[in-house]
Amino acid sequence: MPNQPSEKVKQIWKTVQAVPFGKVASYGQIADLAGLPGRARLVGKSLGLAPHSMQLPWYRILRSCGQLAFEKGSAQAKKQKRLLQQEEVVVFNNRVKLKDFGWQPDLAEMLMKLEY
DNA sequence: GTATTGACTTCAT
DNA sequence: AATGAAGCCAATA
Repeated sequence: MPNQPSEKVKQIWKTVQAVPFGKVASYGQIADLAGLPGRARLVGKSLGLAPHSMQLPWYRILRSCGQLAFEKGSAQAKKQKRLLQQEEVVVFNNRVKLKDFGWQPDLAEMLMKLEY
């Protein structure tokens, strides 16, 4: 059998799915919420591993300053921009205003994550 | 065992 | 604003 995703990776996926429509979060933020402080890079890696079949909203995850993780003009960046704007998120010059669209997890979503 | 890599973050120029 | 170094840590080689 090929490699299975680790528990950490699965926890990251679960956390990413908790990001609501029309909001964005940073890699570091996802790592923290997933109970993995300091694993921002692992978050990026995990998103790359995620199969399309699970419809993971990977495009809602940005760098800490609100910039897209991909180089401006790249095919991936364009696709991410399109997907975000599809959710009423404004992307300008490869960036999103975190002040307007940054996700602030509230109690209800924290509980949902702890649920399982 | 060490070395390198990466969809990162922070601090210093 | 832009760029680079250092810190970071799991996965790979």
